[in-house]
Amino acid sequence: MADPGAVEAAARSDQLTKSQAARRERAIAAAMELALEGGYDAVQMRDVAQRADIALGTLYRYFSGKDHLLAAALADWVEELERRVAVRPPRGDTTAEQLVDILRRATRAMEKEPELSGAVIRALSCDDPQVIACQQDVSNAMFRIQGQAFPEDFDSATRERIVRALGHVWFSALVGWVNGWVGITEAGDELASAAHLMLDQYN
Amino acid sequence: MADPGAVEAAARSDQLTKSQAARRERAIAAAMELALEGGYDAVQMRDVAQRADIALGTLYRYFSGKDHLLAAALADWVEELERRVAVRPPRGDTTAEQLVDILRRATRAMEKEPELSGAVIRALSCDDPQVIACQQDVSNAMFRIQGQAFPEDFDSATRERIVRALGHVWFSALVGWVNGWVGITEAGDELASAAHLMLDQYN
DNA sequence: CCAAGAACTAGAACCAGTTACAGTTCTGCG
DNA sequence: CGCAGAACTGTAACTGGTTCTAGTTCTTGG
Repeated sequence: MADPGAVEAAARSDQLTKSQAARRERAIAAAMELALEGGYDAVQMRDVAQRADIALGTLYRYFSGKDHLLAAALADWVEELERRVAVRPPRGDTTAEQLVDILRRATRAMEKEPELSGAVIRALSCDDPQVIACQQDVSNAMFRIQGQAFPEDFDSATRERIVRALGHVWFSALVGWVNGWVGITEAGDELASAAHLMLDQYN
Repeated sequence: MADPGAVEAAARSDQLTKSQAARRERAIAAAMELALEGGYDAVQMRDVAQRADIALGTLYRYFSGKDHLLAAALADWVEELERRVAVRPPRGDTTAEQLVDILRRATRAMEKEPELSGAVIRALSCDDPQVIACQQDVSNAMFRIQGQAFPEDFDSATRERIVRALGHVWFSALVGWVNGWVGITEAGDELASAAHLMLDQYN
């Protein structure tokens, strides 16, 4: 176990001791606190280590790098989000509207914290293998979240295609928002527009 | 004119002397050469400067940073691509197929140079204002390229919505590809799938 | 032609991510 | 208990993007 990021890998299979899990949590919490105020650039590894009361080298044993740390934070966040969205059924008369409702709800938390969102989304666009694993987690969570909006009898192959396409639009719109290409309103509108384009024909 | 990137801004309105335009070209060419072999990390500003026979400080007068340099390279590249795609009408019986044909053609060049594509796409996900301007250029070019696939009498509002949605899917699929989330084949398939989802209803 | 000022150059300096290392503490097992 | 090995700590070094500076060269209005 000498590879960087190895501990984080172990975290996926609950192989950590209590104190290790606590360290990991403190690191993620510290990163999110710093990102909350100053975004990506404000998350400095030395600061994270100090704030989490961890040695810098240890931080790198847990996460393969800054992007991995932030991506892990996003993965945690989205899983939390999934739990919260699941408790309330989506509003809306059509599948398209329900889907939009769900996606908007899932995105609301991000809208409230632009700096944090920008930081974690930016970290996601990176080819580090550990980051890709987090990206998969996020992607799977979004897949499950969207699945809740479809009626039981909806053709499952079509559903899968739609969900994947909307996942792309969601991600791209989010990137566009955090990088300032478009406002949050336009981003939401384009997501809704895409959902209607693909789903209104099934009403 | 003391701001970094000011010269690049001037380039947009052809305010450069011959030797300045040449410097800019050499810089972009050097960056592309380096990216071609080793991707994003291999593009080191000191190397670019040396290879382009420009002082490092001058490079920063032309481009606000590494990401801006690479984004400008992408913008040049896509405009070149647009010219090449425009000369030949799209193949395919339906609008969806023609659109897919066009998008695949536009993406083919990128498929051939994964390292370069990864580098420029990665540079695009960045909130530097100068980079955003390049992103707009790219986005507009993609918009025009896609427009060529629609028949004259297609409802223009719907067309706009579809093109925007497909632009998102295209970008996201590309990011997924360059970061290794999906293979190039899946990326192309998902783009085609989305095009059909939105367009087959209009046949 | 001749300043004055903008642009360019070479090189050092600065900063933050990352790595390396020597010493200390924890953990599990015989 | 006692030890071997892994994990952790603190700190220094390394790297590459970015900035700064002093000196030189181009450009241009008078």
